[in-house]
Amino acid sequence: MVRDGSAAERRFEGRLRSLRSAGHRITAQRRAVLRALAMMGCACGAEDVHARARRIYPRLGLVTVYRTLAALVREGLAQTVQLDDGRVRYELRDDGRHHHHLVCLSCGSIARLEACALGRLQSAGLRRGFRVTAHRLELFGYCEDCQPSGGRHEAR
Amino acid sequence: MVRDGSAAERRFEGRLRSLRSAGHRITAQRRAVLRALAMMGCACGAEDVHARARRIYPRLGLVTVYRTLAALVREGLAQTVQLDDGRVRYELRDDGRHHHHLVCLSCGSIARLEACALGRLQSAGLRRGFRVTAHRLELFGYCEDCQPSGGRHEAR
DNA sequence: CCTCCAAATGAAAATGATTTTCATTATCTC
DNA sequence: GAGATAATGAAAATCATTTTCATTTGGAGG
Repeated sequence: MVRDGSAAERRFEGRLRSLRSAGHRITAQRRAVLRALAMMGCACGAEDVHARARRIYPRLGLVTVYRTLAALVREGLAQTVQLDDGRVRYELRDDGRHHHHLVCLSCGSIARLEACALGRLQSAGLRRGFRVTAHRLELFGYCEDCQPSGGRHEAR
Repeated sequence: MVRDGSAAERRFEGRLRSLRSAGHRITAQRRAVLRALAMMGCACGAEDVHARARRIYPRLGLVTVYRTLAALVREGLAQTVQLDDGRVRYELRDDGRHHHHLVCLSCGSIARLEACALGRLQSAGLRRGFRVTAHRLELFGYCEDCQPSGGRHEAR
């Protein structure tokens, strides 16, 4: 599980190296958080990361998870996603691949949308003298499994 | 200030009527919150609304502001905006006019962007079997007054 | 106009996510 | 391997927001 040369493993090591070269020490806790985050299918909260990372390093504290996530974000290795419940979600950044989110209002799943067609809006920003350097887009609706017309919907 | 027939005043009365017909009582506190919100140039937090509404109704409590804002959102008269600081911002909805936000990373100002060119992305969502019913977009960058090249920038 | 009651209010306490403090532990440089 | 210093964990602190509960008040019905 640890010593294969898979792409995932190479990415993991790369992130560790980034952290180290940014002046951070590599600890078992940070490895666990990083691995947990990499295992997550989509953006999730600190509590979720904690639960999963604990399976790797059981005495891991929630505080350390918060600190590690903050460090990852600071170093550009992870990013946050804001939904409507007052909790911050985190996800690793794959290279610099920019993406948005499809948030299902029924089951709460968060899928990625790799396409980004915002050039037009960025120009609209420019037009008003505003220089856009970043943006965040979340799309809300119903995923394939939760289509109201599709059969199995779920009261929530 | 209260009895002119301006468009703003008509909108204010319309919102009161909406609240009333949704089964809410009209109180001095709610009037104050609604007026304060209408005076705000852009989305701002409950604390800000409270400060401004207090100038109209001084014994207004922050709790009431929260409750009133929640009611306004529930009735579709206001909406929330999520930025990166963990605080919810509120703004009145003008009719159903959909817009996004231009958040200045230097001075923190929040301007509106009326254009919405997201049809393309919505189709992208559809393509994956996801039915988009709503979306939220925030653009970050530098407003006209804060352009790094423009002269007066502000360390933050 | 008056009464009544559910809805609204405010103060204080509770909550829940996140951050800070501080004493202890452990990484990594030399 | 030793030492400086960053990282950790537990507990306490914060901060925005929500809940509780006793009191007040809007507005429907008389």
